[in-house]
Amino acid sequence: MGVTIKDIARALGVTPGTISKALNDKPDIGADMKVKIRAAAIELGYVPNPIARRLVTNRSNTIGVFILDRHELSLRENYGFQFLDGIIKESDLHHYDILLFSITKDLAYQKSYISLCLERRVEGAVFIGLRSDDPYLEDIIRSPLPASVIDAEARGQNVSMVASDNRAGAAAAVDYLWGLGHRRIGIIKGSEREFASRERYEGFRHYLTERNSFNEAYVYPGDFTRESGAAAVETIMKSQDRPTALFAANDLMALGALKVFKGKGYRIPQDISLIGFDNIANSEDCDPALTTIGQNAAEIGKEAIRLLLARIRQENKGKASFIRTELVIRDSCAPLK
Amino acid sequence: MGVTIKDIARALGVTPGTISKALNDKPDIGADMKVKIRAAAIELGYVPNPIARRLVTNRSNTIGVFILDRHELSLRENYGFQFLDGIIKESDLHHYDILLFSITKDLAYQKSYISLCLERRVEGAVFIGLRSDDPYLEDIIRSPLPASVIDAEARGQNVSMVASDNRAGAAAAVDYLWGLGHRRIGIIKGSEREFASRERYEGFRHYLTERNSFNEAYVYPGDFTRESGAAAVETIMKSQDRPTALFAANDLMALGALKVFKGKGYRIPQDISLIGFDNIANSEDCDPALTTIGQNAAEIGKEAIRLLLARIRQENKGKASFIRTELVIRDSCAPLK
DNA sequence: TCTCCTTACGAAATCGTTTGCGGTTTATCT
DNA sequence: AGATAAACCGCAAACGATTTCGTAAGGAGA
Repeated sequence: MGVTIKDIARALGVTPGTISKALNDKPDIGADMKVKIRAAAIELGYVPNPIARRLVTNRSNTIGVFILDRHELSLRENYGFQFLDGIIKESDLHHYDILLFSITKDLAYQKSYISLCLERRVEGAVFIGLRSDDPYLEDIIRSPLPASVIDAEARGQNVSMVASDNRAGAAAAVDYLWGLGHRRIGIIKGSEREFASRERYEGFRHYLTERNSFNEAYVYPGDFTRESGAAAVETIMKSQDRPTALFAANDLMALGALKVFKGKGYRIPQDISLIGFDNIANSEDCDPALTTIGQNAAEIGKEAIRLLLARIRQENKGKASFIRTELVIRDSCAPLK
Repeated sequence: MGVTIKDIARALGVTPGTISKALNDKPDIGADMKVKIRAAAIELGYVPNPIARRLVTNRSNTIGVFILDRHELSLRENYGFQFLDGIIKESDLHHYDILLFSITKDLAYQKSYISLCLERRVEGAVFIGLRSDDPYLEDIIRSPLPASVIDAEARGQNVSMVASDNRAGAAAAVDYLWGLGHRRIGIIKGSEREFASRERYEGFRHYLTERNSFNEAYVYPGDFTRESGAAAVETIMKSQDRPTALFAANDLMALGALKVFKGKGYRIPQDISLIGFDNIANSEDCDPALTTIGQNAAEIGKEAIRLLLARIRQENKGKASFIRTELVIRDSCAPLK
């Protein structure tokens, strides 16, 4: 079971080396011999053994994908699967295999991700869901292994980072509000520890500052959870001189805020406009449907692979790449009356 | 770069074979020699090369996971990622690696999934998103390669199927409605071609038939899309003697239905109770929040791996396993007045 | 003391490919 | 025509582990 290169060699009366070269289209095999060998290969049902090839070439043609879930990140509400989709497709294009790792805190890995990579002999790694306080982050940055980090900050010789253009996205969100006539625009921030959160805030702040409309009083703390979105609304309600529009740094907080607003009899968007960020599934069916900034997750995954492969081929250093976002307009924002 | 078994052998003045046996804890190596070798191994920073091992043992210790997306199935609304999560964790437990394949129709694979498996030398495969009309379904069933199919019907010597207990889940949904006093209960069916759809219908029908309350007039066709859910409502509205409660065979249709109901000024659950199936993310934030049947997707993934590994070890034949569902009560159902 | 068995390790083949080198044959140039 | 250069293919050594078989040393039993 399993016809090898030797079987073909025997059948044709040539040596295994010749078969290998012919099948790999090396220059030092005659054209007619090549066709003969290829014919025999499919005739015999030959399927190459990647294991053997990898052993001798010392290249695994495999990249490791880490899905980190150390912090109970809800799998339902993030982009994991879409990242993965882009990753797979792009890898496939370049004939790389994907080896999947999932690290959860209950698995309590002792080993650094990098040593897992070394064991499996992957040529590079991409990280999804990495947090800035991950104990192995430094490992990744300093390691000689090429890596791509998705949606987190990580800079180094061998590590590239890919994320949405959070600044531009946030600016687009505010700009949409601005275009509707809003001038008193608030923000529910995410945690300072999250890269995406900082960037979104920066995009927001910069846009309004340039227009002399940034008001410190309108920035409300949050941490990307529903609860913090809800809590922000409570403080907003208490204040006088409320903002007329609100940018939540992610959809989850927007959803939390929305619920409280509705519970208090506030109408969205008549009484206040609300815009989110992420375009998670949930934002589609809430009432009113949430206007938000959509990320192109599949594209992020693809770009992560592109940068990684380039690094593997020594064509670049670690880079940062930011992917366009998209304004998706639904029903939670209205023109200022 | 890369210390091998030979390096340890040289350092200790023994042969590579001895090192291998000691590291694998074979019986024919002396105890003291073993500790010496193990010490040297970590001393030198030895990390075994799985490629070489696989070549000689002829076992890849890898299972292939196929994510099929030939039919534009929305990645956002299904359980893909949670399946995957269970799959990875269970595989990890048994020290199997996961090789990921993604088949989309635009990639237009010519090769059968099985030949991809043969090429990569995986020991088994699990399929997510397989449809009954997949051109390679027969291939999978007849192939000697052990396989697990998630959420689809596939029976054979070497293939196991794992899905939610759709019948029991549907029955639980109706039972909940029944317990609220409803007797005129309708269903928006899914497509006859989908296994889950048939099972859910069967569970529904059986429950009501046993109580002499099944009414053919209350079954409305659908195909698991929002649109079909919306369309069903249109016909419901036209009829007299409407059902007082409605079971949508999946959440997407329930969401479609919900929207139309609300658009027509119908109040849920005051005017009609609505229950879905799947507990997708979207069902959480719609208004009213959708009562539904939740699937334990991670558990399905794990079970798929368990059955697969057992089959690989020749411990079972192809089996079918159905995982418990869970009623998640939210706000879209009310007692019959 | 001699034989037999056990224990512990070495020797060597093997897994399926790849690849540099060397040697023939055939075509090309002066 | 002679020499040089391609073109083409065989040879054999790798790659890093595993595993079977063989054998030397040592202990037990008679």
